[in-house]
Amino acid sequence: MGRAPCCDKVGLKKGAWSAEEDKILVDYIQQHGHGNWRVMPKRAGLLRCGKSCRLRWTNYLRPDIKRGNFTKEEEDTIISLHGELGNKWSAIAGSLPGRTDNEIKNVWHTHLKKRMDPKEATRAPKRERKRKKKRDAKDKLEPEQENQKPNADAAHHSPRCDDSGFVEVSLEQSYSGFSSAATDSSVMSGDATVDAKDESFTSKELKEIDESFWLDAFAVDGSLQLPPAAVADSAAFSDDMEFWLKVFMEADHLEDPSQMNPANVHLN
DNA sequence: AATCCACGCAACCGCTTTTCC
DNA sequence: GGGAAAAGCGGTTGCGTGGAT
Repeated sequence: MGRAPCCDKVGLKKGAWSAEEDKILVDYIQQHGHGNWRVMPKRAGLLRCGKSCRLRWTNYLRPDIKRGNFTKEEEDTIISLHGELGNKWSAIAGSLPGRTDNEIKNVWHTHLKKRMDPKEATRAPKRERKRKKKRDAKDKLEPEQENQKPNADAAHHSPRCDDSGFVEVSLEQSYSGFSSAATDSSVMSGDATVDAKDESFTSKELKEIDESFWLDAFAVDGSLQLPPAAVADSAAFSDDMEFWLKVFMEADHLEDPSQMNPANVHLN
């Protein structure tokens, strides 16, 4: 059946999301829910297609996303389920709370597939060479167009949070309770260490933001008390999202998810 | 120090499925 | 029941990063 294009291609932005766009998207969904994805970006004031917004939300901004390396157990689960289900990434993701189908798919293609079939390890470089050849050919073909390409640094603007950018939040808390814990870490970083309007920060800076964010957030209110271990070794605990989950679970305000801003957390 | 190469991951594309009217 | 729109899914690509040369 015929179908309309997913969005008006004209004038819509593509590529990496800026911190400001993330903030707009998260703020809007917090307040209104996403509702109709196609209409949502217009209402939110985003120059993105609904599909892109949905993907950004489900794969990156959702509060219940668990970030960081996959555990051995998770990898085993993926391998086992892949054996049963094949490339049904969303089905596999359903058995791994906090993991997205996209993430699982990436992990499979980059790690697990090679582990399962060593031949893949030798096949991959060939594929890479093919891709590079293609790129080179394209470069030669359109050198002048290359000069007009948007700044390659644009990709830096996607606030990759790596292992520490988001606190893991339970599914029960859902996005309705996602007022600021996760958003603040990268999306709303303007409040802490980075002006969201300033898109010129580098990846290195972003990483530093990730690592220092929670400390900064806690530092906002002098009355806050950090656990001794946290004070002793900020680098260590910034990598440990379980730690932060525990912090939140123990927080006085947990009953009211809207209070999940770390700056509002008062530890016992 | 410069360049090359492979890796990892976010995002896009196009197709399929589901939902709505 | 049929068509259109919306949502979901899986494959693929683009690009930054870091290690190797």
